[in-house]
Amino acid sequence: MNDEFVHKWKSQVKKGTLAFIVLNVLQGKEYYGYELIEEVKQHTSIEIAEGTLYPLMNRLKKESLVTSKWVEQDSGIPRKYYCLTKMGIRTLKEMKTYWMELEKSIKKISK
Amino acid sequence: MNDEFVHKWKSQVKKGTLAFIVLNVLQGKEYYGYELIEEVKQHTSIEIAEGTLYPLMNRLKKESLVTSKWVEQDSGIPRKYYCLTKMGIRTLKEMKTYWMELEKSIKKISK
DNA sequence: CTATGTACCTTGTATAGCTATGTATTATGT
DNA sequence: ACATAATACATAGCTATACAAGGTACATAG
Repeated sequence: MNDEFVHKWKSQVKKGTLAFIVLNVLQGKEYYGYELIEEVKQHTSIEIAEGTLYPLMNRLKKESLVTSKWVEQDSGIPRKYYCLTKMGIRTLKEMKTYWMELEKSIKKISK
Repeated sequence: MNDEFVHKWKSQVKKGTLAFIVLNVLQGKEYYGYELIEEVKQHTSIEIAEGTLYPLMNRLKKESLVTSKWVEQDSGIPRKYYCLTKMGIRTLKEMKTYWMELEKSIKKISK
């Protein structure tokens, strides 16, 4: 019935959320782009399109929240690994605060 | 320091989230636009700009998730009250399912 | 009679996700 | 040997939406 609406809505919800998710994942260790997508897909129900992730990582880099480095492989295409900066960690902390408030707010109005 | 980034991020997170919030609030009873904004502001930490709400309500109406009716006041400007439709209720249910999964996913990757 | 609060609305701008497309390498299947 | 899939990066164009800024109109308080 209103599948179309719900589908578009989910895409809208991802705006902003994906940056938060990516920064959260990078907290633990460094990841390269393709790996990040796989990691998130397997451990959660969230799918990040490639055309979403790469521009997103460039934005995070421009904002100095992550750094990146190319790592050559013994065989195959080199990988670009991303690493949280100190500013990235600080920013993530602020985002977590907001997210928790948002969660709480929605619980409050939805009950 | 990266206040600017966090500020913009919060605005992005609201995309989609606000539709969810509004539908949730309308579950309980009918509200008119201005009242909706006040209701959400007082009971949560979320601010909805007027320039956001009115176009949003029109979208929800076009999608048949809400209906609206003008109610004359004894004095002052008439109010436009919004009411959830059956489709709105069904759609909200789907949105809640997705939201809870999203919450769970983020908890999982952020620990 | 001016300012504030209520109550509606629209236009323009910036942002970000998605589809489609492209490049290149390696592994797998027939 | 050749096609297909999987890995791994990237970009362009489309679309949707939040927000600032502006506008209209009525009522009340100072």
